[in-house]
Amino acid sequence: MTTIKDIARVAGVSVTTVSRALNGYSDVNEDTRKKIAQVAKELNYSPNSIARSLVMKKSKTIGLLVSGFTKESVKDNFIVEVLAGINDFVSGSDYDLVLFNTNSSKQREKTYTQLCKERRVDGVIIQGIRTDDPYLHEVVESDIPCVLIDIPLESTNVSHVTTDNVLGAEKAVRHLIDQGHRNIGMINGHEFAFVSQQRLEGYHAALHQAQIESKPAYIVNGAFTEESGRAAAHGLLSSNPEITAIFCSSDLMAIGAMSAAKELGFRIPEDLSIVGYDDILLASYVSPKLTTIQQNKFQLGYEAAKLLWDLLTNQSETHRMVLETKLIERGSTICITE
Amino acid sequence: MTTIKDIARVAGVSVTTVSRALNGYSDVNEDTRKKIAQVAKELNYSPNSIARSLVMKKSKTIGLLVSGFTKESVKDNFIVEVLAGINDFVSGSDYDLVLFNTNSSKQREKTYTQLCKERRVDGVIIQGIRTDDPYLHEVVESDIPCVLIDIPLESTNVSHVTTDNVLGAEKAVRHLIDQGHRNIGMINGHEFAFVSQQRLEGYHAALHQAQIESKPAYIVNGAFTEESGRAAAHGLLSSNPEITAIFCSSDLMAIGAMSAAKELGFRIPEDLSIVGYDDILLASYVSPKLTTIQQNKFQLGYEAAKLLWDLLTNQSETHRMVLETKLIERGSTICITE
DNA sequence: GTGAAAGCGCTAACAT
DNA sequence: ATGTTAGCGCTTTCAC
Repeated sequence: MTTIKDIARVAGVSVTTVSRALNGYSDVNEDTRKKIAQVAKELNYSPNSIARSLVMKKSKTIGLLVSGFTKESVKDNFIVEVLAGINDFVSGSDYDLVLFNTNSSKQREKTYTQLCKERRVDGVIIQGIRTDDPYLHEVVESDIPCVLIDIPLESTNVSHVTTDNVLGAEKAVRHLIDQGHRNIGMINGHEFAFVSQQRLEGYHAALHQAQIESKPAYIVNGAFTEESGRAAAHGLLSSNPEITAIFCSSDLMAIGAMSAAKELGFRIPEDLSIVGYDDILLASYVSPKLTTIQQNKFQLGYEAAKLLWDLLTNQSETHRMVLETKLIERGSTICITE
Repeated sequence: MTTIKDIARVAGVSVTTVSRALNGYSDVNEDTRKKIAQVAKELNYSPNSIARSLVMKKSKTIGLLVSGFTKESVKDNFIVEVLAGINDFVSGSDYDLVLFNTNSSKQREKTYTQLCKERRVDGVIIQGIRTDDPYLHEVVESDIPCVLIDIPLESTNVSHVTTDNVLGAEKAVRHLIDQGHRNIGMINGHEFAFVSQQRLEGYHAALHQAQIESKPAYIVNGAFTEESGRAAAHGLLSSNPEITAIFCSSDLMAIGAMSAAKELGFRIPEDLSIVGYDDILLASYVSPKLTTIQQNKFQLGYEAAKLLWDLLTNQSETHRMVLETKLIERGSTICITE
């Protein structure tokens, strides 16, 4: 493996000059620069970024803490899209991404912070961490520049990006109300996600605006998964047969709810309207196609990377980015005013 | 940021001893070890993996060269699943994954090898690279330990993992033959994928075994995408109305073919049977559900990581892993023997 | 059992 | 415009 020392020897200059020439400094004679470039090429030189990182105290890497790179969570292409967005921005920069292993029992051995510190990542993007994760605050309180996705925290070196979940849920429920529904159930995600609180708030807000009283019995919690949606819908519909519409906090739960409803003899959308959240790929492939609140997952990732970049280059004018959502009307909802 | 030097000073020992103590060497007095551990904790010490990498000449990182982390390719959850498999194995090791940016124009600036060398990754896993990629051979010929997914190359430090594509395609086509089909078309992937050649071979083999003559006109190339499948099916069915079944080299193309067929007035499976390849998530959500050849994508990734691990730890008994496929019979194929 | 010293490959004052 | 020197934080001979 050639080093700048080798180049220096062959080119008959000092390592300093080689370093400067290779890094494009201006104070190098054009001839020596050429000579050095040529020798570097001949010796098939490749800079050692590790050595550079050590002395510069910058690794030019961004850590990625995504929970859910597991066998089970493939249905939910949320993560991939976010990742694609992150990657898209990062590939235009001189940073590389390093994936940390957050799943499995290893989590107990080393905290995220330890992982980040040891690897000396310059910054970190965190996605899918539960609010009750013991290590969440550790990262936030460390001085590692950090961007959170869907967790509304901010400080000097912590930014976050999220969508307007309150308004999103409001749109969904208002849509149902507009279609004549009055008995509207909600299948929310688990309580350890900030988005759950916000979407619940939106649900209440929409009902309130339409002067519909919200009934606690109409609200039940799932865990964002298809199976939990199925179970939740089963309970909800069995106990409250007067319900004509359900708003679900995730498409996966909505899909689960759809199959539960079908099992119970409901026709969708004739007997029961369902609105999901996310607009995952499957939403437009199930039958009937799912009406849902679309969030731009790719952009979520892209903006997260951008916010981190701002943090890393000290251009942090803003520490927060809230994206808009959009109601996508498909076949799972129907107007019942006759 | 505390260093072992700080610890040494506070604990009243030399850096050597600190290093040895922290790394669990046996020749350290139990008392000094305790003392050092305690000081390290008090000072909130975190080892600098970069410094260690520099001196050890090992970065403990694995490079990931996946093409297709783009906005478009989200439909195809192939990559995620493979990634999940890789991650699953790697999280049990002391390596971290670094994602390289292979998309975009940046590809021209720096070759994969340069990327790998600069970052000093200990090994690399390559997925989704086209056979005509100018840099493919560069990596293989470099001395970086490397595992290829679905590209059958091997050498001292190159392994590969793939599925039995010939047999897989054979199973698919044999299934159609068993159901009474004789005029069987094939929509293959583009020619720059090894799997395309192999699946074509399997197609021919199955026909040959059943003594059915293969007609060049029945074979058309797509590009693995839904849209290309749609276009290919359009052409195939328009020119050869006698075709009663199509084998597609990817589920995405099969899904495209399904919608093209429907547009042309074919009922599936009554008028046309279709078999896909991959068993992606969507396969069981489209209607009718797609009969397909399942490959275990998670395992593909897992085994790739494992093979690389073998390479890195010199336990490379074998440099090749071929996984089996499985025919999943769903609703897009039907028996036409009456 | 512990320490002194060298060095991994690079950058960055500080001369000259 | 170029070289000398020091040092980033760590591991590892080699002495003692």
